[in-house]
Amino acid sequence: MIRHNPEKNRVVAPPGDAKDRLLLAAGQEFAEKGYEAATVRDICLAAGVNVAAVNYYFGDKKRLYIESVKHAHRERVRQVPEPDWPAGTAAARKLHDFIGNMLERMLGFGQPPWQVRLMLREVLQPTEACRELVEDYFRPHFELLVSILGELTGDAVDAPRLRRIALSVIGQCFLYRAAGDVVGMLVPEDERHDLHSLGQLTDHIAAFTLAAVGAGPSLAPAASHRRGPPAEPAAS
Amino acid sequence: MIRHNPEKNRVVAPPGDAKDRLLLAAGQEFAEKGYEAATVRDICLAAGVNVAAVNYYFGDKKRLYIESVKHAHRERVRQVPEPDWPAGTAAARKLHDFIGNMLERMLGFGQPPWQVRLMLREVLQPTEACRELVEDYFRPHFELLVSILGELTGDAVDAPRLRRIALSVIGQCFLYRAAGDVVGMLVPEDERHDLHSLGQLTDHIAAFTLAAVGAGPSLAPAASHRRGPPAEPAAS
DNA sequence: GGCCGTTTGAAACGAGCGCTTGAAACGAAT
DNA sequence: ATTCGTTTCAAGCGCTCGTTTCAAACGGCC
Repeated sequence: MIRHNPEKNRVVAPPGDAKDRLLLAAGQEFAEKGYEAATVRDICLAAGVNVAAVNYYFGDKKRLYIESVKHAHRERVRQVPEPDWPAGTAAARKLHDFIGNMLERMLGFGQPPWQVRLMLREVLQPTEACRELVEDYFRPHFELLVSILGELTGDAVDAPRLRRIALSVIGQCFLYRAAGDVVGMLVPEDERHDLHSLGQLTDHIAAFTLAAVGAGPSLAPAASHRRGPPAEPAAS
Repeated sequence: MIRHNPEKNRVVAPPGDAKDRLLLAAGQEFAEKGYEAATVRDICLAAGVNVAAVNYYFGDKKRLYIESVKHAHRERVRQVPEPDWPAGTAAARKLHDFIGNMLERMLGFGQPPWQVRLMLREVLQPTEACRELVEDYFRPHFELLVSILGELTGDAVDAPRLRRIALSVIGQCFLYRAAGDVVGMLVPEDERHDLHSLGQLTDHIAAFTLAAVGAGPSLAPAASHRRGPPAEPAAS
């Protein structure tokens, strides 16, 4: 229905239908500036379409926003599939890979980061599009992490505590995505590169978590031998 | 200089100078809606002052924003002082208290949460006011946490790794502040209350961290006795 | 009282916003 | 060739925004 003679397109016109270009440009603009600050004029300029196209295809700005979030979400799912291990893979290895995968998805090295930024906005201040995002995208990964942790602890830990441990893992990764700038200000200049290196970050968080659940060596080599009274467990 | 006859105040006029009322109302509005979405008209309406007062006292909207962030920050420092322990307090107890203190500051039970929300916005998307916030407010707490962790590990861990561990602690707390809504969606209904209870959250994060650095029991009671080969340490 | 610097007030300015409009341009069917 | 539904366009509508303006009201001082 669309697709005129390609050599007669008036504008610079990136590839794709006007609707797709609109979704793409909207996602980038909304991710960069937020819903309020982004303007439909700028979005349409970037997409190479007329402002009326927003009203034509989506009705209004709000529905354009919701659709662009869903679109970015679907794209991200397609780009970064869940890891898949051969049967019999050690749980510790799975955890390490999972953390690396999650960090790569969050910090998004190699991929355009605007999709994650868009989702981050939904996480921090949920709108209508958030519930769908959680059910379709976050929950499967969360459940996978919980199952890995269950396997790791030999099913000796009950589900609520497993979920809390999973949230501890996610929190460690999430900090670098959400507060990366502040984290960068808190560490000395020369550590900054290592801190944001995917490999070293993965190793640290995996080691920290494995040690916490008793499936790996403690992070304090000298401290592990003074295992008498656990230094007063600090009851609440 | 200000202070007319108090019984002649024309508007509802909450207590304080017009400038202070403006700072307070601006902080609340900016925290709630963000810089772009908040309007000077609404702020002035809430403060009970004329719109011209913004230009008179602060010049423009941007400077009003920066001053309101600094103001909120100063207020918060006054409200929640750093914990102070008697000499000889066990490091594990200090860590537990520190985490509880940080969670209380972040989740802000009992205090109006808008100040934290305002600072959170700066963390997630830093503006000019952010650097001051980090140096005056975050860094002292961060350094304190690092020193506690150093004490806890008996100085057997080098500074860069200590900093990474500190960030792991902060990340665990930060998740509940920044992504509390999504966290609530991921856990079953009946766990939600426990999950956001300050005491249980503090206990979990403290126990998780103590176990990770080898200063406390593992979180997986049954797993700690099968301490032979650590289930393949998942080399990178 | 008369004056002065400071503070408050109502009104309006220009700019930019989201959204609408009516017509033109197009491919496909007749 | 004409018609039709679909898609694109420039222009402008009404509105709200941040900011400015100018005059009135005030306390302190001579």
